[in-house]
Amino acid sequence: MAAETEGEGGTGTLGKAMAVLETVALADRPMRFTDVLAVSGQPRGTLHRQLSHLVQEGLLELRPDHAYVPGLRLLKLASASWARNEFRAVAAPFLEALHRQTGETVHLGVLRGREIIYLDKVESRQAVRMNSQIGNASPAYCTGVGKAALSALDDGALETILEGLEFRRFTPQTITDRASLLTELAAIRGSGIAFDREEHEPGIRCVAAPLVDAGRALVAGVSVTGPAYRVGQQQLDDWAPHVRRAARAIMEELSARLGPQR
Amino acid sequence: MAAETEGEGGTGTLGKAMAVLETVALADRPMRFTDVLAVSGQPRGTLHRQLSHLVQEGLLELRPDHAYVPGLRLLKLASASWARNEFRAVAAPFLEALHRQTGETVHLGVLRGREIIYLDKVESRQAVRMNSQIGNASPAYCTGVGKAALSALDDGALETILEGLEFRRFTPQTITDRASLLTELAAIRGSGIAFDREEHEPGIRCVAAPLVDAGRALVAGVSVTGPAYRVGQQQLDDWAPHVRRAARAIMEELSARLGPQR
DNA sequence: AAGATTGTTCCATTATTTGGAACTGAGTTT
DNA sequence: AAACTCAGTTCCAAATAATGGAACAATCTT
Repeated sequence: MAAETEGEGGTGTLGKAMAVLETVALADRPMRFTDVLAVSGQPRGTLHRQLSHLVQEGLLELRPDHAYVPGLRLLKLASASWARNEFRAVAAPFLEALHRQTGETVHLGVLRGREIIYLDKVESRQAVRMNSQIGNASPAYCTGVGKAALSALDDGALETILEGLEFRRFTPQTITDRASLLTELAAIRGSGIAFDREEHEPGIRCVAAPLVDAGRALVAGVSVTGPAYRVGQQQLDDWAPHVRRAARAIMEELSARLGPQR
Repeated sequence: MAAETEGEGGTGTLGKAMAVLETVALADRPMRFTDVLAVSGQPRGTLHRQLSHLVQEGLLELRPDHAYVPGLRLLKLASASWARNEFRAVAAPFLEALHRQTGETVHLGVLRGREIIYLDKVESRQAVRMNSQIGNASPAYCTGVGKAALSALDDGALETILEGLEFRRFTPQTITDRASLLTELAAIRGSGIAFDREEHEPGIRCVAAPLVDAGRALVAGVSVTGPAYRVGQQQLDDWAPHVRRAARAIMEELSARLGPQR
């Protein structure tokens, strides 16, 4: 069996199973056996057993038409993850305050690798269905929260992320090269504020501030987002102090809560 | 290595990893290594590696104080699971209609083994934070949606669930023996409506109707829930037709959508 | 500072996974 | 209807990864 010459920390069987799970769960349509086979590159027998195991465990579901879809056990596990996340719980009231101050949608996102994972969202009209954003992952380099978070990393950690990062253009404004991103991050480091000027989704702008704990174990961001037709640069600038203040307040509360416990 | 004499379908390594993940993720407080060791019953070395792998995969997180907490990757996976669930998507508008008709909280839950997993929820005031219920799992035998779903099973499937089912008393009204549950299910089968009269949470009542597809591959329920001080038996009876109608409408829409596709 | 407890590493033994090939069954074409 | 394809499933010797006991290191406690 071909050995991975390029070796990082291997999680053996579990890692392979998770890779399969992720390709199926994050695809945007149901995949059939052959679809998975094509992308996974594994031998048929092996893949078949892996998928069977995932189905038996309830992580995937095999519909009668042989299509694999994400299973319900994922929901069950994630619900616990969300409910018990201390960071989210601490931040929640501040997010709501920020929402009341600005009247627009507020996001809380955490950096995981090269992605921002949205932990919470507060919005006025819940025209978009509840939950739509929570748990979603977006690339860090083209979102407000993401750039704010990146700006808080030390050089080593940032380098690790930049290395081999592939830029994808989502809109005409998306940053698509390393140099521009570094310049932008330097600016953000100076001001403590990151903007997303329709870089990820056309018509969507936002102001964000970074959230970092002392040991940089937690790197995250808060943002206020609004539609471009209603939110100009002036408006973003006006919101900036509020966002920065919310970020600072969350981190103070967090260290106050975590400090005394030990 | 001791072989499991009592053998069901084994998912090998993955199954063991998931068992560990679940004990940690579903615990109601962070567990340290020794806590997990005590419940898992596995040798130290083994458990340590399993936990390390789970952490490396982002399914668990190891905080600086050596406490394991559910990881963010779970959220990411679950968000996909939720967003892509076709059943949920089809049901959503009907749930909202039911909410408008009754003014109270509406739930959609799917049976998975002996548990109901809540797929969606529509409520007026979102005093309780968004998402609080989605993905949550409750025992089927003491919830409205759960009993409705159980009533739709055939004898074989029901027997499998009842076998070795442990009844836990949540309130004075909780059903705590097999015979009473069977009587109750027979009644539900007759009327097509299940009630939860404060059997799971004190002060909470609900009316539910079963949702089953032709092959019983999908067994679920819809419900309207309200606080006991405001919702009497009369009110539940009045809601029943609406709930039943919503259930029927969802299944019709679902078969209409799934039918033509193949 | 000694002792107890908790967390981490090591490595020969043992179980599980691997992957090629052979098999089944459904759907299509001649 | 028979021959052909293609998707999905099963099998088993060889290769790999998991196991678990024990030694080790780092913490707390007394």
